[in-house]
Amino acid sequence: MHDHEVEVRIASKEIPSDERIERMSRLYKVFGDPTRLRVLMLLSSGRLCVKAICELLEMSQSAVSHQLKNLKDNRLVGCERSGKEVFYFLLDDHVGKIISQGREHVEEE
Amino acid sequence: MHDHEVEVRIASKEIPSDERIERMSRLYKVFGDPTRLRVLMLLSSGRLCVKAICELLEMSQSAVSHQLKNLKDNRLVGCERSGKEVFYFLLDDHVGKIISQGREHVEEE
DNA sequence: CTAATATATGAATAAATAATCATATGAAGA
DNA sequence: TCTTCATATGATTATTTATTCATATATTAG
Repeated sequence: MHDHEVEVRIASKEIPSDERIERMSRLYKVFGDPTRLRVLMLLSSGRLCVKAICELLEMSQSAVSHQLKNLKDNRLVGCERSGKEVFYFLLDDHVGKIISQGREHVEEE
Repeated sequence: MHDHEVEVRIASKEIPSDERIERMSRLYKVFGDPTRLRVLMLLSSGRLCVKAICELLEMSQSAVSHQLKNLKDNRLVGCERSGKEVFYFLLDDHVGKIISQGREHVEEE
């Protein structure tokens, strides 16, 4: 028996299921794009309509809408129509926490 | 003046610099791949050599080494040679925290 | 109803990326 | 030295993905 086999057994106790890993990495992937991250940060200060987000990020309406769809599909944001506008808002409390953790990490360097 | 312009000013207070956003999203992107996430989880239980990681993940040595390089380039893991083997270990305290936050989010569904 | 404004969305494209294959490097033992 | 085991790495390929463009849908004003 070799050293690494011992360690394999020790480590393997803690590995989450494939499906859970899939979900987690999908979540992180959402945060892994600068545009989506910026959107999430904007929305952490309050709800915004699409046009406002476009102006703040200086990005095309189409690009922003596509990313908002991604965020919505991943259940990180919700939206509500009000007249011609559609307002987006954060859905999950963890979003803010995850962002601050990442921010801390980045500060450290 | 329209509603969204008001909200723009409110929200824009909190937007981090482009460079910081870039860094943060790059960090999340690392977590956004199932293989890398698995590796990080394994290493959170202790240091492992490459071969052990390959066996635990049932993945080719090449694929694992490429991802380890990614993790090392992003300063999330360090490594140390010991004879023929190279042992990898987590570098950053935040890694564990970020993972548990993501795990919590996923549990909720 | 028509025009104007806000948003959504499908198709196309360019860029990023994860795995594989082949091969190189490095250490240890015969 | 020659071989073997462990790891690293460049090139290639298939897939994913972010943006753009064109267009569709929805709401309100006139």
